[in-house]
Amino acid sequence: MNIGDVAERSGVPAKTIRYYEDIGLVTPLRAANGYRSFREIDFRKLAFIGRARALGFTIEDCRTLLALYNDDNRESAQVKAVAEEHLRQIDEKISKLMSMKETLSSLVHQCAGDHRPDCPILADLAVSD
Amino acid sequence: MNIGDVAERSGVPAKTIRYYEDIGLVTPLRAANGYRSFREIDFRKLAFIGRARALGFTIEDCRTLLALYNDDNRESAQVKAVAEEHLRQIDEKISKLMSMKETLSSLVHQCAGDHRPDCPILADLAVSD
DNA sequence: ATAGGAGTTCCAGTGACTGGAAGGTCAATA
DNA sequence: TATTGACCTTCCAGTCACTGGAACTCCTAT
Repeated sequence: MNIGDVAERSGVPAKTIRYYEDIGLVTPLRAANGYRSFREIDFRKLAFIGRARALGFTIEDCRTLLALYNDDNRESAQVKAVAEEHLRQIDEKISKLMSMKETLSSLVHQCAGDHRPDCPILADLAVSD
Repeated sequence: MNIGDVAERSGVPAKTIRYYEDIGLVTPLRAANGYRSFREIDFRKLAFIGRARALGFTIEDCRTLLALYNDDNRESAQVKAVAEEHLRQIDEKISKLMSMKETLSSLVHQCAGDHRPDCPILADLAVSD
């Protein structure tokens, strides 16, 4: 498979796949003409990474998860630990965003949004305690 | 005020303040010894930016909001539009994170997390449709 | 005189791509 | 056979908003 095929099949953009090769995440073969030549296993790896990334795992997490996937002696506890840590970080991000959202939407509701200059949003930002 | 004072008062790290000067967000004066010399107005600007950043506004948003703040002819509708657009983006991020969280936490619950290698998390990531 | 805690500039790195330029390769068509 | 156009290659730069560190100067107190 050329990079275009594997990009389409895996949903990972060609440009991203080249980047993944750069950082050593995938190592496709090379054809005589210099084109990258992807085996089925490369495709599966990319699809795996694509799904992990879609769940928000970092590239380093992907490395870890791939290593665990290929490790016959892994313990599911190791995988679970990675996932749980990631979940914690997701929760953190969510609560930060929710608190921003609350503050901001309350300000937005207070703002008339008309032609006059008076604006509680700006007023709030300008408060120098 | 030197940079350290204004950093402490505004809560914006000195390093970040220098960066803000680089990109033209603040323009403190300079003392004879080359030190940055912050006026009260510089401090207030930095505090404004700090609060806007804490609400997740981008640097470009901060520029816009500062311009509006200093514009006597602004209409609150302009400010509200910026805030509402930002709010939309926050909502988008939240729902992305929530959907990740749901998928991931369901997988985590299915995973025994013991010494055995069988792991539904890895199994899910490895599915090649 | 010296020590330390400020401040200064400049360069490089972060994460995970993404865009674009300049060029080589391949398959199909005129 | 020439050419078009789609695909591939490498390399460099940019994104966003900082952050770390090195090498240096400056100020204040002892």
